Order: sequence, then structure tokens, then C-alpha cells
Amino acid sequence: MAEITQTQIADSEPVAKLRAAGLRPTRQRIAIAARLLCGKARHISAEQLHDELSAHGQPMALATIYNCLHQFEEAGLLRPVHHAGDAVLYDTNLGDHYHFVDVETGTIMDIDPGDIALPDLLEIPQGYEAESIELTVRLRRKN
Amino acid sequence: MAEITQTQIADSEPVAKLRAAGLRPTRQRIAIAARLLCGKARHISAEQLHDELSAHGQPMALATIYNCLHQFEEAGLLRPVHHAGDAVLYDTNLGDHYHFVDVETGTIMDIDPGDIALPDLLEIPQGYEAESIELTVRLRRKN
DNA sequence: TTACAGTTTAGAACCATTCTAAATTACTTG
DNA sequence: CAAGTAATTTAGAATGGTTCTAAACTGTAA
Repeated sequence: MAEITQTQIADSEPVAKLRAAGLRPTRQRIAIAARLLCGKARHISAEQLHDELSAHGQPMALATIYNCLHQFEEAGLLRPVHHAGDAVLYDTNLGDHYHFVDVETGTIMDIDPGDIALPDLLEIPQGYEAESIELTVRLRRKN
Repeated sequence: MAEITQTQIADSEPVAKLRAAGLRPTRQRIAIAARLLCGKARHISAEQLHDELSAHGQPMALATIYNCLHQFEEAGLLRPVHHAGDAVLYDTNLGDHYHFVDVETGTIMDIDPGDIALPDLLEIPQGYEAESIELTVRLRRKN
């Protein structure tokens, strides 16, 4: 059984990311960061994350999940996706891209921006700046 | 005092639109159609519409508003906008366009599609068809 | 004019999210 | 290392948009 020392935890990738974002590395935030910020990209809701953490022996209050997701968003570590059903999803892919949503299953797929340079095409009104651009295409299965 | 005959009501624009959409012209649906489908384009929430109708002597259950908005949407008479705050807004402008949202006030402004031919630019995955495309740009006031 | 399917209604229920105030914890300082 | 303090977490209640329910009502076809 490999041991995990305090130093190893302190130097771990999740902790480093939290510190870099100016967030205290609490047990809860580390668990969430490890799951969302240190693996492959995904789209997840607060509820899903809550279940997933519980299933992996890291239960925490749902309110904490919401708090952390908001803090991560504020820190630019996550990006919210609003078009896709009742709950807000958090996207760990921060690169320029958009979304396909299967209206029946709720499944989200990334759209590579390719030639669509939206930020350039849009004329932002005087005195404003774009905080975010969300492009979502709802898909329905043919026949 | 000008009188309104049954025939005038039956032939009115709202009633015609409802019939064309295959919806029974009930008192409630006529009132909503008159307000949303026969004037200038707007973005409105169920709650706002409910208040507006009450203020104009046409009160009806909030559930009816939701029912009608859904039916109108289904019939292609309205288009929902999801990115803009807590409540869904219904857009009476059915033409190709997108939205700016002032994140502080919630105000919505239309974006003329101009050169952005999204439907052409997007490659829809095999076996699917695009049900809708929502592009929303969240704006924040500069300084 | 009747009858029936479609519609409306009040109010309860639902569910994602936020709030509250008390308990706990990470970090600083002595 | 110990204590103090501010930040964080927590359970549970509250909120708010939306949907559900089952009973009353209404448009329309016969």
C-alpha cells in the first residue's frame, strides 16, 4: 500500500491549481479540483458531481458543491453552460468552442470552432464588453 | 362607443393566427396572441405576460400562460430564449437572429445575423437535424 | 341543444439553486 | 506548538420558476 505524505498532498496538481487561483485548498475543494481540473474535459452538473463524489467516498454538502463551482467559475477554471436542460452544466474545457445538445438525452458534444470566429464576427455595442459567448445547437434525431 | 360583433372577433388577426396554427381560439389564447403575435417584436417571460394581461383586465391563471406559451412554441409562433437569466423568455421575432444580454439588467437586444450564416457554418452530426440554434453574447458594461 | 373533447383553473408539488446561522477548519502569529 | 481569527463547510429551510393535478368550464360538432 503506497503511502501519501502531507507533502505529496500539498504539492499535488489540484492543490497547485487552487493556490494559483487564490483559493484555499480545503479538503472539499481539492476533491472537486482533482475530479474536474485534472482529468479529461467534461460537462457536469452540481447534482452529478455531488453523486460522483459521494460514490467515491468524498461526500460533502450540496451547498458546498454550488459554492465551489461558483468560485471555480469566478476564477476562470470552469465555464457554465446554460442551454442544456434545467440544470446548469460546468464545462472544464476552457478553449474556444460551442455545443451540440441532444434534446432527447441531454447529451452535450463540443463543437470545434473551426472557421467560426464568433468573437471577430460580432460587433459589440458601444460601452460594453463581451463577458461570454454561448452558442448551442439543439439536435433532434432524424426519423 | 364602437361595438365589437362576434363576427369581428371571429375574423380578427389573433383568431386567424390561432386557427392557422391549429389552436382553438379560446378567450385566453386570443388575448395572448393579440399581445404577442400581432404587434412589434418583443422578449417576454411568463410572469411578465401574466402581469401585463392582469393589468389590462385580462387576468388568467399562470398555468394557462405556461400552457399557451408552450403551445405557441410548438406551433412555431414563438421561440424560447434560454440564456438570459433565471426565467425563459419568449421571442416573437422568428427571423434569423441572435441575442445580446446585459448581464446586469437582463435586457435583451437582437443581433442581426449579418454575415454570420451559422446554419451554413455548422456541420450537423450524422443522423441528426438542428432543431434550434441559440447564440447569446453576455455583455458587461465597461468600467 | 346536447355532449364530449379540449381547455382553464387554483393550489399543491417539484426541483435547481440560494440562504442562514451555527459548527468546523486552514492558516497566521506568538 | 497553541491559540486566535477569518474563511469555509454544513444541514436544513427558503426561494422562485415551472409543472402537475383533478375538478370546473367552454368551444365545437352533431
